Amino acid sequence: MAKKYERIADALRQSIRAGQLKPGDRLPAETTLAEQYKTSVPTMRDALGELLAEGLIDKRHGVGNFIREPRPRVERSNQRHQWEKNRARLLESERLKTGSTEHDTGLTVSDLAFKASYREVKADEDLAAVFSVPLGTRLLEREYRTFPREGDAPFSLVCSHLLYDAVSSNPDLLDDSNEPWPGGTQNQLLTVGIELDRIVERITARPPTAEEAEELGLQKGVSVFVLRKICIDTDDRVVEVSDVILPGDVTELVFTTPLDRW
Amino acid sequence: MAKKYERIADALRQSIRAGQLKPGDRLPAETTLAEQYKTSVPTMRDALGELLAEGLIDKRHGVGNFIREPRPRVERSNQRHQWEKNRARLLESERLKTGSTEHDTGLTVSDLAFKASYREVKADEDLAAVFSVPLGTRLLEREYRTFPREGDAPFSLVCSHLLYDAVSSNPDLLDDSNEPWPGGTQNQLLTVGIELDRIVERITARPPTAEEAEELGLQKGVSVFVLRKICIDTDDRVVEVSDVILPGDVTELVFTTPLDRW
DNA sequence: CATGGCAACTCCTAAAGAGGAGTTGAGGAC
DNA sequence: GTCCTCAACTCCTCTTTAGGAGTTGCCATG
Repeated sequence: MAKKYERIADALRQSIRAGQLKPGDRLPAETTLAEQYKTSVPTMRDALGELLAEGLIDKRHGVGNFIREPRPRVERSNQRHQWEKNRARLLESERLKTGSTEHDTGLTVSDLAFKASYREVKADEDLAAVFSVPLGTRLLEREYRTFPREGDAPFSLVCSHLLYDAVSSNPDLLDDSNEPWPGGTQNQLLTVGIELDRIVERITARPPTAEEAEELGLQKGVSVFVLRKICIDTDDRVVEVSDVILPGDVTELVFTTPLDRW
Repeated sequence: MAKKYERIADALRQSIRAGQLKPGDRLPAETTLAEQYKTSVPTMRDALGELLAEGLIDKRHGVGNFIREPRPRVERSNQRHQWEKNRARLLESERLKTGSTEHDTGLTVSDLAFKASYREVKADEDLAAVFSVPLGTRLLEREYRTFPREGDAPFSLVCSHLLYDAVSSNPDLLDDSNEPWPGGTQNQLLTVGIELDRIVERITARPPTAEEAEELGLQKGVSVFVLRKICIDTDDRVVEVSDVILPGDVTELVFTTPLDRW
């Protein structure tokens, strides 16, 4: 026999799909729902927990449970990388004409807001291995978030590392007051003589840490994408390693692989 | 104050990392653990639930809780697509020499086992839109799983759709007794005059359905990757749409984007 | 010796309830 | 009119308890 909380979750799902419960509606209180479904409150909460993990409802402490607006997924495409590279090759004046507010994380949204902080750190075992440099090598660490709108929860947490000595020749790059980098990361790397050849992205999924869940405003049971973006230049050196955390419930990653070249 | 079950989960995590609990070890019974950590059984179970979702422990009903072997992640790379295409262009005799047992899902494991079933279906709204064909168009549906070893739980559930009329000229392709397709999907598509130009993959994450969790042998709280692979031929037509379910706890997706071409 | 059954152990689902913490809105004080 | 307090309502964490279900191994029976 199916478990009781699963049957209740199914019933609720069906009510949502059938349109009896509309986005924005508040559900009855959990105690009331428990009575309606002839069950206990903890079991009712188990059922709601399923819908929560699926992103069908929002739970708001002290307020109630709400049918969630079917939030459109945010696309993150690797086509952006190519686009970014072409843009980086244009003159500054030409770039201004295109007037895009997008940047190099590949998210297709406008009006991105940033909060950045820069640090000089030493390569730990993990990073030293990826960069193929000795343990303790100086790195520039840039930490930032992207927001759909000012005041909203961020939809990405980014921690990027660059070889310190490779970028320090342009002092602008060491200053976190002018984030995002004008013209994008690729353009700024060009100013220190680095041209990218390819980008390798490794993607895994896991539950968020408590801090990540807090910062991204994630509901319980929702997992995150962990994306490690490795930028390799035309000399086959790793020049940037970015670790990106993306909320799993609203993110769609899109990769296009061309087959007739390389 | 941090929640009690989170503090207990942290303590256990630390014991695992410090090596006091080794892979394969059985934890004390939940009732015993609850006493040790001076808490109730449900709270103890909440703590274990965190470790479960993170893939640090295995719960086995009626047996106990075990520290999990750090299972290596299975890589799925888009480089495979290119490799597959080159291979498809070789003569049959040449291909036999390479002797690889890999196939076109891009998984880097040997000795893949299949269970396949073929069906003729009609395009629903979703598929009709992706293929850009009228609703109800005939499609060949191929459903299969890939296994690391015979007897193990599968690590992918695949449901592939092809335009029926495009492949029916080669009757071998309509027969599910010779899965996997010799030489890979791309090679078989060549036999009906289809050459691929590019592959678009759209990736999302969500909790598994009850059936998916069952089939993939997933522990509670682990999410799955949902990968839709869209193959587009040199005439810009969508010729194959595959929906792939991958376990989130052991899968790593790798995408390489070259920047100097296209 | 081989086999079947049973007991002991495990985790799993479910219930009822107490106290805490966040939110909201009504109503009183100023 | 404005502000503050407080009560009522919400969900959250944790406890205690009960019975069900899966697994294993001992042991009696044949």
